[in-house]
Amino acid sequence: MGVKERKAREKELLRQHILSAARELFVNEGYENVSMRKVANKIEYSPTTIYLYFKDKADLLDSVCQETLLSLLNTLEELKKDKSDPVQTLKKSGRTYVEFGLKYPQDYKLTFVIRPQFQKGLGLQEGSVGEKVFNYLREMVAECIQQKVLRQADVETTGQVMWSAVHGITLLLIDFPDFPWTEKDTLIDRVIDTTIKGLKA
Amino acid sequence: MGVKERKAREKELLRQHILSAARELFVNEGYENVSMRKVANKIEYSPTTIYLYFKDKADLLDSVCQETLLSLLNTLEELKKDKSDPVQTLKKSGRTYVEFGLKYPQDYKLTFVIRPQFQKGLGLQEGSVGEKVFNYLREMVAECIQQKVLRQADVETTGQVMWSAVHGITLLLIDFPDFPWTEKDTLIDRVIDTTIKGLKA
DNA sequence: CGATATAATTAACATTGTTAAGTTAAATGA
DNA sequence: TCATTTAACTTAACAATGTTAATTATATCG
Repeated sequence: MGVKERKAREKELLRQHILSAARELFVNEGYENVSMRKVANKIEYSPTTIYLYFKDKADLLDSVCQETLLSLLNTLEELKKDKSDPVQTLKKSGRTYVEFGLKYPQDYKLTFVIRPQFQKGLGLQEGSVGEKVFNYLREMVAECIQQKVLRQADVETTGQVMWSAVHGITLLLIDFPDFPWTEKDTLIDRVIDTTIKGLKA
Repeated sequence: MGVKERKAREKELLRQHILSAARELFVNEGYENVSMRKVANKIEYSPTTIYLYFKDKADLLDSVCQETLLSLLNTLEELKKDKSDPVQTLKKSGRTYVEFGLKYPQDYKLTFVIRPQFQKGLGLQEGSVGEKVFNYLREMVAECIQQKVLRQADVETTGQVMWSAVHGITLLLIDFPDFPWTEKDTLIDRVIDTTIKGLKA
């Protein structure tokens, strides 16, 4: 009697299908330029079908962002394996964070800027993926402080300074693509290096 | 023959009226939740009248943001008068920038986050207020470099690193009010001090 | 087959930004 | 003073949006 299971599997499949279609459109055309009808057209279903799988457009976006954040977390976790040079790992983490934001600019903005505006308090909740990402940063920073390469200061504050730096440069590069930035990669490195240098003992 | 002048004055008056109605609605309800009809209702004109004064909704937003930028610029220009200690002035400028953002969080987000999303291709244009704000930062930084208290590096890059830092902490504090930040004022100072220390010679 | 549950669709609603056409009022020139 | 030009504003309409309610198709089970 695996009919129920098969149906559940099929349902999950379509859910994923919708999700990946939505992601592609959001990333390429921007959230506000993507209509539910566009998503529906892409998967060749009627618009209302989406509502059988997601509460509304915001929920659809939410699910897309969760996925992307999870992928960010996984990417970062990879770096943690290398325990040779904690400062180098912290730097690499910063770069990875920024690059992630630039790779999925829409997702990044929606997750870290737009969503908090409408879901007050739900920004970084207990057990949320977002919290896990910050926990990762905490660990990295703590390691550096413990090895005395960073100033003996509050781990929290140090982590928040770090987050602030990468968040800032990421958003600026996303939002002002026509600003006369100095060479992008150099700038990102400079931001991270400057911050870490400023945090050093 | 002052009739033309009077009419121009009246026209400017209505423009300002629209502008302040739009700002109030944008700030209180969020840009995408404000329709042209809502703005029109507030000033008791027909929706299409707005289009006689502003090209479209994005242009309306743009004008609101121009005003915000001007007010930020004026606040900053005040600090420039004190020429005693350039690094101290740079620090103070950073603080003032962040405080401005926290004092008018919605206006700040509209200007530096929402507007770029809807007004594509606004590289800080020649003579724009936005350009003037960044020019202010340029001057501050250049002075510090010239006096050799900051590293002999590209003024542009240094300024951009500085901007990135204050922008980052401002937005984080606005968007995640429930995050367990360490004491706000301390954190802001730490961000600015860390950045400047990292930029020092 | 017929009944039932589930999946998907069609049609519709209220709003949205925006344009084109129409209307009113004021200023101008004889 | 009176017709005409010009400016300011409104009405009506369009296509597109997110979303809901009602309806039809489809597959499963007794």
